[in-house]
Amino acid sequence: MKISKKAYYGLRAVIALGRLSEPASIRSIAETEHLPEDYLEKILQALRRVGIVEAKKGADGGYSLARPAREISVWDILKELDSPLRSFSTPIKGTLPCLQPGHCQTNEVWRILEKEIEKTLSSISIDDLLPKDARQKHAF
Amino acid sequence: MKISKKAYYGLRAVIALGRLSEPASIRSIAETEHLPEDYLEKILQALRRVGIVEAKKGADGGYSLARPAREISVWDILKELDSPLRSFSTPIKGTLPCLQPGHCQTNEVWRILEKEIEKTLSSISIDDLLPKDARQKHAF
DNA sequence: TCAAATCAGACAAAAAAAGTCTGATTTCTA
DNA sequence: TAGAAATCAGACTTTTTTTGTCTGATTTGA
Repeated sequence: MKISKKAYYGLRAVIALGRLSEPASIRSIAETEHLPEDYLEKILQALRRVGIVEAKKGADGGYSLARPAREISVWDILKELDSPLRSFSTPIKGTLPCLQPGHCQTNEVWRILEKEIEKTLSSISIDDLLPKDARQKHAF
Repeated sequence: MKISKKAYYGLRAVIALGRLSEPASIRSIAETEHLPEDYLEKILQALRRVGIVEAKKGADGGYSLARPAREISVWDILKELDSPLRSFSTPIKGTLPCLQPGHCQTNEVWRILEKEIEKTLSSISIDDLLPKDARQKHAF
């Protein structure tokens, strides 16, 4: 139930973009954050496809946040970059579920857990994670 | 951030034991739950080491719960069988943490998430997952 | 004494995650 | 308008983790 490096890198990169007002190139982000450049590229592309960041091509281009940091949650990023909670085999379609004893009970546990994770991570925005004065609501 | 089959199998097995009053052999559990026998053996051994189940050796032996189902939580099982939430590299001991920008903020997010997961899963006991009449507090 | 069970740990196979490489396309600037 | 700097796209490889298997030892009840 661990969090992948992919999601960790992605979150770090988005936080980095949140600190800037100009587009930043993959290379510059990779260097300041010490992340593998080629891998970071794929991560940013994935985040672009879901509208979290936007890219400007060509010389002097780069990535920037597609919307204000306050409107991007940690959940938005993790649900895109991390594998979904449910990974085990679900009952075959068309058959009655829960024939295997315990299957549906565990499913229900995962469902509850998933909801809770979504709720928790949705309540934290990228803006909350940016450096600022200590009187802020969420100060990390 | 998915849950491993190991944890899924383990939870299913413990629920199965919760339904019984007599020790059950690995083989019988594997058969009724349709789980791989050799793998299940290792899982039950791990749960035995942390005192969730107990084993009786020899002919007519088998596994049973080491304490009442009400006193075993889903968290007890998952924290043993699943990988821990934090898997990325932490700052090198002896150096100042948070030199890499964004590192400590993400760490804080994981910490909050971990607490929430623990809280959620600790609130569900194996007894809650056993089949019983619908007026029970937790009825799955 | 034998059969049925757990115990222990090495090993193998499969799947997933992490990372790399190559070449195409776009766009700014000199 | 050519070249440099950037993203885009996707195949590929390597590494790590997970899942599963095998073999042999030990314990215990009938």
